[in-house]
Amino acid sequence: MNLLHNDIKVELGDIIRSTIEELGFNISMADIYHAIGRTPNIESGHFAFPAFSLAKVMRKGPPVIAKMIAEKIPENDLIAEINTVGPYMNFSLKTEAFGRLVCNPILGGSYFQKPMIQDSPRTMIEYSQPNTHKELHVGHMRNIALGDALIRMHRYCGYEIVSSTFPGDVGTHVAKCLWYMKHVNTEPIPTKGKGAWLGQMYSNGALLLNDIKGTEQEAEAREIMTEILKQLEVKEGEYFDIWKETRQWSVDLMHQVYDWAGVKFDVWYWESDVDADSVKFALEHYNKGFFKKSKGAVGIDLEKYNLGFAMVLKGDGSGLYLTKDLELARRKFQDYGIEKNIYIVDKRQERHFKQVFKILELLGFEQAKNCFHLKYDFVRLPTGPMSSREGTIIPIMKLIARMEGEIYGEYLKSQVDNSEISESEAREIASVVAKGAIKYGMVKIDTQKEIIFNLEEWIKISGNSGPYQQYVCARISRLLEKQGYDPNGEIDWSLLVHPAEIELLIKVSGFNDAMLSATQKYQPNQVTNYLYDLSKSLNVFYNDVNIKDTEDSVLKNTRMALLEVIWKVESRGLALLGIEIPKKM
RNA sequence: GGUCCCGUAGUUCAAUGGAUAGAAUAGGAGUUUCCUAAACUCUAGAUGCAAGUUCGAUUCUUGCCGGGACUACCA
Repeated sequence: MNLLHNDIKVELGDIIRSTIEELGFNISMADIYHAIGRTPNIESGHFAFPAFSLAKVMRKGPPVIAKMIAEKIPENDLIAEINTVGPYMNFSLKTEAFGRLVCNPILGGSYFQKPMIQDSPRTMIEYSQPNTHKELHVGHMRNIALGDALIRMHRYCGYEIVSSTFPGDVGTHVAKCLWYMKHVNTEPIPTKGKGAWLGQMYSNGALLLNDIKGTEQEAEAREIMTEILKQLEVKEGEYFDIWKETRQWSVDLMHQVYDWAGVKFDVWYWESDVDADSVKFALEHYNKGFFKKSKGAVGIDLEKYNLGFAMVLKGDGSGLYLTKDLELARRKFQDYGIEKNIYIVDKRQERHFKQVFKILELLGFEQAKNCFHLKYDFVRLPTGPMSSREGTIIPIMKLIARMEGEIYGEYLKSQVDNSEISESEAREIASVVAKGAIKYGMVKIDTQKEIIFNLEEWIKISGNSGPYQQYVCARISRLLEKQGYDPNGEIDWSLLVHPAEIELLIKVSGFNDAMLSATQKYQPNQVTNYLYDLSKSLNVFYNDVNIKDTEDSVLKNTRMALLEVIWKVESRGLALLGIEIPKKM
């Protein structure tokens, strides 16, 4: 349940509510709170309250009601002016109220601790399900950036979250890779970048298998692959030993990417670990009559839910992805006490998860109704879909290297040449900025829309981008440093009257609203939109208001305090997307 | 065929059912003796089509058109 956390709306709403009460009507505080919105522009006022919803209760036209209420509102500490336009009551607030209700709490830190929800279930968010023996590419990065951001956002809002990952370390892709590596490949194993090399082995193998379709060579390959899978199942033999060794190369690459991205999982589930138990689980329910035999396989007919036939055991008795996900869910619920379960997986798996959730429900798991598949669209290249099978991927580490190199060359090299910063400092900045550009780019687009990944465009980084926000913050830091901002100096918020300043105050007051809404709708792009909007306003302020030449020392200090407020909000917002801020750039 | 997702400026993206549909890029014109020009200002340009619900629809419903995903032994 959501709490009324925005103090401006609470105070304003209370004034409106008690005025309506004096007119003889009763409207709930929550209704009023949620109806308060922004005005179309700053000339009209700061916040707006439309009278539409009151029309039915008060039996008058919205414009009449708006006028009636506006005229009856008494003098108070919050409102400076009411400007009624048709059905809208537009309120302009006293600047010191922004200071009291928003700026001071932000500077003191209490604003970021505000409880926004209550009674939330213990929730697991599962994300990043990469396969070993394949290379991580920019498509995986969308998942990682989304998952990491959503977890940070949920925790900020007060949700209890357990994060988990579910890498695929068994399956035919492993067999293809190992077959190619041992029986076709002649290259020596490299000493560095083994994970990426292994991914190449997989690609080569998949491509070759496609080329030799129907030939004797394919039959031979299939035989070997069957043997590989058999050894993996019984966990012994030459191929099993190779699997153990090569699997680690991929795991090392995963860790390299996760470390770079700064993501941590509370729980690691492995497909190889749930595999055997998932088959046991399926057999158990087959014996109970829950699953039935059909065309040699075992599963359940979900046709009446329009979900087809859900297979849990193949003709040869082995399990499938679906089987593993059932066992995995059981573990989450029963071993971990998870009440709500969010899966961040691309949209291809929509039907798969509908089947999983339906089966869990039919098995009697209460938590099934709290399972949610957050589906997202793919990352596509301008030339078409990305596929490691077809070798048309852009590996994450390659993107990172290109991005860092570009940022260094374009913006930082000259500073190094002029000895303004050291080479190592510049490399560090390039790394932080590249990370910001990549993560921001991945979450700024609506999850339901595909991302067209154009490497050249991404490297350019201008406009609505991570580096834009980082730049704004870095510039604030340097300004405060150069102008000697004193956090303990005198502040008088009422001195802020410039439209650019008011605009910032209004926007900054909506941070928690934006964060809560973005979290509950699983839309991190709402956060990027909010931050971008705030940054644009800040750049307007920066260009219109010169702090260095501000003569009044209290005003100068107050303006710097406002910048400090913006910096805190921007940096918090970026941090919740997993993005850091360089001190300089 | 069935189910689901997406159609907004040339392009890439925004818009709790609400006031004049916002940006960025590309195009045109400007801003630096001044705290970081990775910036700012001005200019031009868009809701696939057709009904319906509503005081009010880019948003909700239905149909059509266009694109994508899924639809039993891969994950």
